[in-house]
This record gives sequence, C-alpha cells and structure tokens, in this order.
Amino acid sequence: MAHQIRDLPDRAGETVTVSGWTAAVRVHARVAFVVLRDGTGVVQGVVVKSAVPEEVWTLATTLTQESCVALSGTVRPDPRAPGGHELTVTGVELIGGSEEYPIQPKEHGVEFLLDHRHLWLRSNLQRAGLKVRAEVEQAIHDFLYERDFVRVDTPILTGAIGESAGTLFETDYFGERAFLAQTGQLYVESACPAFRRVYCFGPTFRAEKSKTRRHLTEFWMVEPEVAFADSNDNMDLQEAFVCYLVRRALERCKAELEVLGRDVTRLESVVPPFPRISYSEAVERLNAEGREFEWGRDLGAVEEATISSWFDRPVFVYNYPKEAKAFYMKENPDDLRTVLCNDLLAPEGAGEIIGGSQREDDHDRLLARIHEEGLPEEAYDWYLDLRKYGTFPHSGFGLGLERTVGWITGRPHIRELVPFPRLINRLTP
RNA sequence: UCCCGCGUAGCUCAGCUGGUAGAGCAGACGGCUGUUAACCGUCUUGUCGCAGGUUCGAGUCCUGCCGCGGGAGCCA
Repeated sequence: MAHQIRDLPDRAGETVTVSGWTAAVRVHARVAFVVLRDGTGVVQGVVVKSAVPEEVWTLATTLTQESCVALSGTVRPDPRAPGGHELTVTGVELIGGSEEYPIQPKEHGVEFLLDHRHLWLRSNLQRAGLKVRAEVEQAIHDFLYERDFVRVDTPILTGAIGESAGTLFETDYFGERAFLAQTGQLYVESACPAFRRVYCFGPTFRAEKSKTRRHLTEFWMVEPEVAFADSNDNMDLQEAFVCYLVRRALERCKAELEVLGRDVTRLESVVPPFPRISYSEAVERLNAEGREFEWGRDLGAVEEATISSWFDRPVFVYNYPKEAKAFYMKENPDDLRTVLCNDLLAPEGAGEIIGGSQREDDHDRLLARIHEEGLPEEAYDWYLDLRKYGTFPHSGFGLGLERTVGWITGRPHIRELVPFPRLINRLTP
C-alpha cells in the first residue's frame, strides 16, 4: 500500500512510495520535477538524471499531465518546496498514462470547463469548494443528530403534491403521472408526530427556467421540522444551525478556504444574534431610503440585497404578506394580512439561503387556503389528515446546501459547489 | 418568457472607419541543475457559430436562427 502525501512530513529521511496523478511535469537538462497529487496532498518529486537509472529518467521526463504514477524515493525537507518537503525520486511506475489533457493550467471558459466537469473536479479550486461542501453536509447531520433529530428520507418520486405544478419535473410512472420532489416538507411534517424532531436531506428538483448564479434545477436541501415549535423557536434553531455550519467550515476547512481566497473575517462575524426584521419594518425602511416599495409585494432581488447590506451577518426577514407565500403557512394572529414565516438572507450578495415557517395546524383554515390558492383538494387529503388526527403546532425550514456553501466559500456561482451541476441547459456529464 | 452581452486555431483571446487570418498557451523537436501556470529557439494548427442579404470585396455592416454568459421573474 502506498503512503499518503499528507503523512510525508513525518517521514523525513525514509524511503516511501506515493501514488497519484501528475499535476505538472517540468523537465530540464539534468533535473526534472514531477508534481504529484494523491487526494491527501501535493508533493514535488525531484528526479536527478545522474542519480537514477536511464529508464527512470526517460519515463519521468515523458510523463504527461494527469498521468497516474507511483513515485518511490526519499522524503527530504526543502524550504524551496511548497509543502516544505520534497521527494528525491529513485523509481517511477506508470499506472495509467494520460493523453493530451484538455484542461491546461490557465484560464478557461465556463462552458468548456462544465463540458469537462469530470476532469475539472481535479483542479485546486474545485477540490477546495467540494471539500467544504462535504464538510458542511457532515456538519448538518452532526448538528441535527446531537439535537435528537431523526433523519427521515422522503421520496423523490411523488404524485401530484407541492406548491405549484408548473415548476415540477414530470415523468412517467407505469402510465401514471409522477413528479420529481421539489420539497420533502409535507413528508417530514407527517413524520413529526412519530419522532417530534425530524429532518430530510436530499436532492430536490425545480423545473424553473432560471439562468442565474443562484439557481440549479437539481439541488440539495435540508429540511428540519419540529413539533411544538413556533416561528420564533424556528428562527432560534436556524440561527444556531447556520452558526454551527459556518464554524465547522472555519475549523475544519482552513486550508480549503485559504485556497479559495476567502476572507474568513467575514465568516468569523457570523455569531448570534442575527438581526430580525419584519417584512413591514423592512418595507418602511426601504421607503425611508427612497425605494418606493409598496406593502404587499414580495421582496425582489434588489430589495433583498438592500436589506442584507444593512447588516454584517445573516438577517431574518419575517412575517410576509399572505399573498406572497405558500398556502401551508400559519396566519399571523396579530396581523391577519401576514403569515408566520421567515427567510434568511446571507450577506455579501449570497441572498436567500433559508425559507421557513410555522405551519397552519388548523384543518379548516388550511383547507380554506388550499381553496384560495386553487389547489386540488384531493391531492392534499393525506396532508389534511395530519390536522384531523392530533394536530399540533409545528415549524420547519429548508436550507439550500449549494447556496449556503456558495456563501461560505465565496464562490460567485453555485454550480461549482455541486459535483455535477444540473442547469437549465446542462444534463451532462 | 423578457432584457443586455458574446460566438475567430485543441484552449484563452486580438483583429480599427469593410481589402482575403494573428498572438500566447497546448502539441512535436532541440537547449538549459532548482523549476513553481519554468524559460529560450524552431515547427504544426482555421467551415471566423449557421443561413441569407448589402458590396467589386464581409471575421468586420444588416436580417433571421442556433449556442453560451449575465440579469429579471420564481425560488433554496
């Protein structure tokens, strides 16, 4: 078994073999440099012509970019090496050769890179971003597990449910119409009486024809749901959750954030409490700034950007007008024009990363809302059942993984924060 | 769906008020003990997105279509 590059600093003076892929090969007259990446780190192998057999020199100097090789040699500390250590090569074994590698160490266009996404994954920025994603995913599970949430996996293939059928991907299910899930919420609500605190975490699908840096047609969303939690409890949970995710990235992805050039001081200020501003207050303040925003309209991208610019950390905007929000949100008893809900807007232009609400738990009011929205009552009969058999106050939210990781990493487009992005015009690779 | 911008070599791009195709990188060969996207020299590479139009002549101007990027709406 080959050694890991990560462990080489502890093995100075030892003879080791490391296997990996050649990030770069630089050949001079009597010395050659082979930069090897193995997934745990990067090390530069130094091949001195006079010190190795001729076949080792010949093989080493004809290696192409992204060949898979095993390098044997002695670990040697060297201040000139990027990682502080180098490998004085004594042997080279070619495991898998590489033809002319498409991605050069230079600027490329987005379309070209996405066409070569299966190879692009190997590059520094992409590895760093996806590593942060994996850490945040793990942190999501850890946070919720530590707080006694039970993970409930919800179906991806569904019958006619959801908020509006226009944004659902349709598929054939043995002659019946089926849709790819755009939320697991209705299912986690059902599991709530079984486990009290539940969540689902998986891919969701939106057939929206959006072409922006914040949209994917397939993205991952974590949706916690808590019995006996009101809208304020809900925001408390979101606040603790987001702080935990950011802190985990700061603690365990230092190197990756460095590669990404992220200004971590902006992340270090993400601590409780987050500002909370009601929709009505936000509209008042927007108008005070001369925005001429009419109460009742949903906040657009410009308004959201303005609101988040008022603060140095994520901001809750809560209790939107009923017309702007989904049918299942509970009416605000203090202002019947609004519902008990919240968005969480991340700073630095990242935008909305969470949408949450207290759910309507009264059967008749929920039914009335379904009728108001012109939704088919029969599609929601089982959802209405939850209000007939031991209804209970409960709240939950959905956090978009890619948007959250996009904000934490500071990458401008969330398509880089998912290994194989699905966009309106991209289904491969 | 709407608005704005772009489409030239394998890749990244230049190409002016129209005059018949260029650079860097990659690739091949040669040179150089220490390079960090190495450097130096030589060589190879084109349906200028597609179709039509204006013109003596179109990569360049006009129209349509296609593709891509960004934004709006919608949302996470």
